Amino acid sequence: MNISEVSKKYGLSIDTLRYYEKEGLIPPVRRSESGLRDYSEQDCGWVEFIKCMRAAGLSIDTLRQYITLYFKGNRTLQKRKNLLVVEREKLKARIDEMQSTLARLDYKIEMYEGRIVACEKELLKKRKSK
Amino acid sequence: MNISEVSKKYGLSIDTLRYYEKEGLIPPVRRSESGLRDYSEQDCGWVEFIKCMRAAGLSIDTLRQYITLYFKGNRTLQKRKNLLVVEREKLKARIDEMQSTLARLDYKIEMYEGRIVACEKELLKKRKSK
DNA sequence: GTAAACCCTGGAGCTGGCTTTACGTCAAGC
DNA sequence: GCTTGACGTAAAGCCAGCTCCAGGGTTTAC
Repeated sequence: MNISEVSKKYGLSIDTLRYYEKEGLIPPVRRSESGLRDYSEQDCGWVEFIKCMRAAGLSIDTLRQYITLYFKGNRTLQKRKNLLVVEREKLKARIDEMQSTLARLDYKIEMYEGRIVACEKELLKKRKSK
Repeated sequence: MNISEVSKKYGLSIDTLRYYEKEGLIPPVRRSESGLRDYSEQDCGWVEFIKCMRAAGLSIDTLRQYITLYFKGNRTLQKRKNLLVVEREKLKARIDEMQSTLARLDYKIEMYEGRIVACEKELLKKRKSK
């Protein structure tokens, strides 16, 4: 799979894919004899994982740490798990905060509905009284 | 209320408060004769609102639009509501995505637990067989 | 065999959102 | 009356995370 196919498949720009690889978020991708990237299934898996984690707000740096540990093998299992646990907690906190903001927006929108109706009634009254 | 009190109260830096005001996210705050900001209750309300919305991911620009509409009065009620509805949908989508990433992290963490246990057993076995 | 369409790299540039800097004013305590 | 420290402004700087560009090598289609 070449880079533009992967780009389309995951909705990440070609530049971003190269950037992620350069930054070590994705292991170095195999190249064809002429030097073109050829993404394996596994590479795609990493791309998808990174995309998902980035969208959830994990930093480039954190993800780089994770993959670095990953490639050190089994003896980093505990560290990797700890990293994930920490990020999971952060994510949970972000979600909770956003949930309550969502509720707040819902409430505000409801209020607006009420006010808009009231405003329209007011207009109607004025028109009738003419 | 002066700027440093508001800063402490809401956990936004003094610089950020000035920045928000300059960018029009917060209405211009009343000044003392000598030009120092003196935040009213209402100002504080805006600060709190903006802080909350920023944390939920609404852009500076969107919030500026909202407050601009707000100060045009009642005839922008519908527009303001629409803006909030759009942002609400975006927020909901972000939350949903993050929820599923959270679930994914939970799953991964569980897997790690299993693997760590397996790894420890392996070590134990090796030690016994010596 | 040549133009069009990809791909490569390294490095510069951009964007959003603050943060720092440089420099000046003012109020309070000593 | 002088220092100290909080406040003011404008403008430059900074950081994360891309995004674009120049310059050059392939591959593909005609």
